[in-house]
Amino acid sequence: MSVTLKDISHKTGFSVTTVSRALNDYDDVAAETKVRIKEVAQEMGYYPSATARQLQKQRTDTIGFVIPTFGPRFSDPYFSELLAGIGNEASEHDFDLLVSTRSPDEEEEKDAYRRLVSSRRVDGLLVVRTRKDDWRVAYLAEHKFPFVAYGRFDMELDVPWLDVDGANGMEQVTQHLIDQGHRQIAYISAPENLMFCHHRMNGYKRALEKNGLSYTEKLVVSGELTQQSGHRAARELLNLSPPPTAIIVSNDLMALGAFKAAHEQNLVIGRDIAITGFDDIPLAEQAHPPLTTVRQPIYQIGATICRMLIQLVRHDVLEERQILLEPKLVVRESA
Amino acid sequence: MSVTLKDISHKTGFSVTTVSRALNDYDDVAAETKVRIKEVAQEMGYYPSATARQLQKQRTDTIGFVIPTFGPRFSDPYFSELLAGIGNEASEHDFDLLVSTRSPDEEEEKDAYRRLVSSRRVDGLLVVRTRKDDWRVAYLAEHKFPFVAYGRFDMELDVPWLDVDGANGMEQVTQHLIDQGHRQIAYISAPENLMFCHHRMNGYKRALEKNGLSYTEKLVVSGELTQQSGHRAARELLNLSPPPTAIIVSNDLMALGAFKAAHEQNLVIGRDIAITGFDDIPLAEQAHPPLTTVRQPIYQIGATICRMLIQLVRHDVLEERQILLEPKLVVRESA
DNA sequence: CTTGACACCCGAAACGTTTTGGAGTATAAT
DNA sequence: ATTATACTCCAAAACGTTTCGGGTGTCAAG
Repeated sequence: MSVTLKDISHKTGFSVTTVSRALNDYDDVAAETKVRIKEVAQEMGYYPSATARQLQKQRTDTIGFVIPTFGPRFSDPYFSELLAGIGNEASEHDFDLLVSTRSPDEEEEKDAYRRLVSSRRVDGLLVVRTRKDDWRVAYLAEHKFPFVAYGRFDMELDVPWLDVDGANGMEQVTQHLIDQGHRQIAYISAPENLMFCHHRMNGYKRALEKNGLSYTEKLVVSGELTQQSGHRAARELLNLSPPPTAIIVSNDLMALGAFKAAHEQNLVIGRDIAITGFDDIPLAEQAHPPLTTVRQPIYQIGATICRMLIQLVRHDVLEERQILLEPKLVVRESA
Repeated sequence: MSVTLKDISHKTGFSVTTVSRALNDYDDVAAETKVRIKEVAQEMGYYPSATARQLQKQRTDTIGFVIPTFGPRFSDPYFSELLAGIGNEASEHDFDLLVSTRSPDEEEEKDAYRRLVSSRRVDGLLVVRTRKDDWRVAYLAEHKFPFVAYGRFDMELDVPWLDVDGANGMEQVTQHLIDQGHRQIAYISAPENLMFCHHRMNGYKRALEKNGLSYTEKLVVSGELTQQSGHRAARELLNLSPPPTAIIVSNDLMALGAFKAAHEQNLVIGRDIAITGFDDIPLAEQAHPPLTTVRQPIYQIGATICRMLIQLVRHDVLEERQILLEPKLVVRESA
């Protein structure tokens, strides 16, 4: 089918060994024969077989990424940006990227991890959106499989991770609202089992406390991170009496859903009601009105965790094994 | 390092051959020894090496997908939904998915294709958003590399593709606006070099013509498919005098950008100005007001092209080699 | 007793690389 | 003339599977 070292060997009369070494620029092959071999390789259209190389080298130069998808209409701009960051960084280092899309916490997801790990199809894995008691990190750590996590976790483990300080971010945004005079500040939280849910929530609570405001159960509802559930949650909050004057939402997508709920009640966002998000996806800036939010540099984060992982599998030294980024409040017109 | 057939062979006393055949349920190995071997394999934690298998079988059970990304803040919900469709279908058939993210038409993108093809790292490729004189399809066709295209192309080639009938979709939406009494109908087009740009544009023109309306150059501007460029383009259109009463936008993301432009001029969308999109991403329904658009079943399309490709590389018969889907107008409140 | 059929097993080759550990041949140094 | 020293080259093994083409032993039929 396609051209192999053996073919070049036949054509040139040199052994397979020499051909291989010539093409890899070993210095124990004569300059002249190097040239000759490279010529022939070129003209025959030789390209090494990735598989054969992988088998021999016992590494794949590939990293894996299992994307947690929610339902069949999964469409989260957050993930495409993260993916772009990861993908571009990977190709920078001549690594390939294997992705699976699985619903979180289903048996299927476990299968995906098991398969990737046991079949040694990838050299390392990226784990995103860490969860409480995350079996993924437990599993990978137990099998000593190289991975980097985006998000912290609730076990004692010396594995590399990167996270954004959600508590700090939420505290900033809450403080901002308080400074603007808001007192009835509602909160749309994330699924309980996600680690970042708690961090962010804590930031919210901390700001309330620092300002002598009390935490009110009723003002807190939980959503599934999608626009729809943000819409639902916000509607619920707006039907309270008295309704909150501000709603802090734990991601941008839900915040945009909350926009819809406010619009439906003919509230002018930024005047009648303040709404804030978290992430700063590109849509946030383009929303109407532009969304006040907390900026995570998603693309950069993707690139960074990818780089960390590659360093890890290459046994390079990691500059930093654990990174906690401080997010930045981006004040726009919605609050 | 990890357990191989040889290890099991040593432990059980059977040859590597027999172990392999036992694990693969060949019927020329005694039921009893099968059980024994499987037991041992289980307890030793054996899992076949993907690489070794690939080398021997001369196939990777992997398909490739190069995502055209635009700039560092690439975040298109359209692609995450497509990816979910592709990914889930692939895993359904026990295929892996290798993705690269590259800016379209740059040398890097070519490298990615060349690498994937020549190194035989994947069995087939998915090509999306076909372009005029698309070197990707030319290249793959020339090298007889299996692929399926999402979108048609301007060369005579008998390769499998799937497309949505953009002309029809645009005709529907244009007709809808005309039926509502609009006469000044502007159009925000897509980049010239994309195939779908022309199809959709043709639908627009066709509807105008059928209704005796003339095509006006001034009413047509072009955008880059992002929200920002939709915003820019719409602003331009709204500054015309007289401004159009309706704007047809060639994808949803830009339509949402157009929303912003309308809002800025304090126009009530759906009353003062009609705006329509194309794609029906989940955001469309959640926008304010909900966006009238043309529905492409993106997730389904991802799944379908993936299935077609897998059938292709497996040399199964394709039920249909070319599929043209008729999109459906989804009337909501923005028009 | 021979022959065939069947059930079970295995060695060797193959997939396409890289790596290991020399071998052979000039050239330079002694 | 001998030894050392580069400089080139290569055969064989290895990576972990699957597949090809048998081999052996048992049992029933002729």
